[in-house]
Amino acid sequence: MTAPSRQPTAVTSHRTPPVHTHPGEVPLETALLALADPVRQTLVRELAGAGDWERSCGSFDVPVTKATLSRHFAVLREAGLLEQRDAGPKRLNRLRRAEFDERFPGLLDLVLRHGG
Amino acid sequence: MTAPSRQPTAVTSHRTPPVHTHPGEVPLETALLALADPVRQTLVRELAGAGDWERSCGSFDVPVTKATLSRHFAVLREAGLLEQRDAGPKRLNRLRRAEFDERFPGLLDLVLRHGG
DNA sequence: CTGAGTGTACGCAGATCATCGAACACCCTG
DNA sequence: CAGGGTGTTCGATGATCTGCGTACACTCAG
Repeated sequence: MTAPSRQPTAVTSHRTPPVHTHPGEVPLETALLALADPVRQTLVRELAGAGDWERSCGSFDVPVTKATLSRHFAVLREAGLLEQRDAGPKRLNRLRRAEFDERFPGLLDLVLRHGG
Repeated sequence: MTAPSRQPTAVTSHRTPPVHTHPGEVPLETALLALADPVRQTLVRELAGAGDWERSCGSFDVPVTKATLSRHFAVLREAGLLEQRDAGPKRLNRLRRAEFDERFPGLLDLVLRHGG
């Protein structure tokens, strides 16, 4: 049967579920580097000001193209700061506040306070 | 003999007193970037484990040459983390713990705890 | 003065990072 | 199926950072 013939496209799709890293496994260096970038700081602050799963990736006001934005989200995921979930064509976001805070107490608050 | 004739050498000397930045004027981004580097983390931890003005620049156990080490110290100074004072041929160091802590509460402790 | 010890400045190589445009995959609606 | 909307990946570019060797300035001890 040759089967459903869903030819492997050799290209990772948008629908590949996002790869997450738990804050508990994140090195301090990774966390600091992730939070040092101004664009990512903005993302984190806007995330903190909204409820879980409220904001989609394209809903953030940052002066970069969507390609760059996508990279920033990946960095935040790898730093254990962000959780993402697919909802239709959109990808919804949640700040992993409690989990990250347990791992690096005070760090997230520091970023939220400065420049807020 | 016409004077000692100390010709201006046009090259900044070692003895130029170190340029310091007060923690109160340091942007969060600068602080995070300074503390993200593994070598600088080691320096900060060793500094924290010693008394003020106890350690000279060359007394740190890090796997870099002294030229690179000198650069790292400059970064720490610009981040408001380090104060330096000349004592004879040596340059003594002090971690600006209280001042930095007032500006970024908890950040330094985070670095000292992780990997200590 | 000479020499050893200490630390900085400069210039270069290599690595990493942020950014972009373009191409692509996916979802939903019509 | 066609098309608009959403988000990812790829490749290239420019900037920044770390690292090193070298040269140099300074201090102190002989």
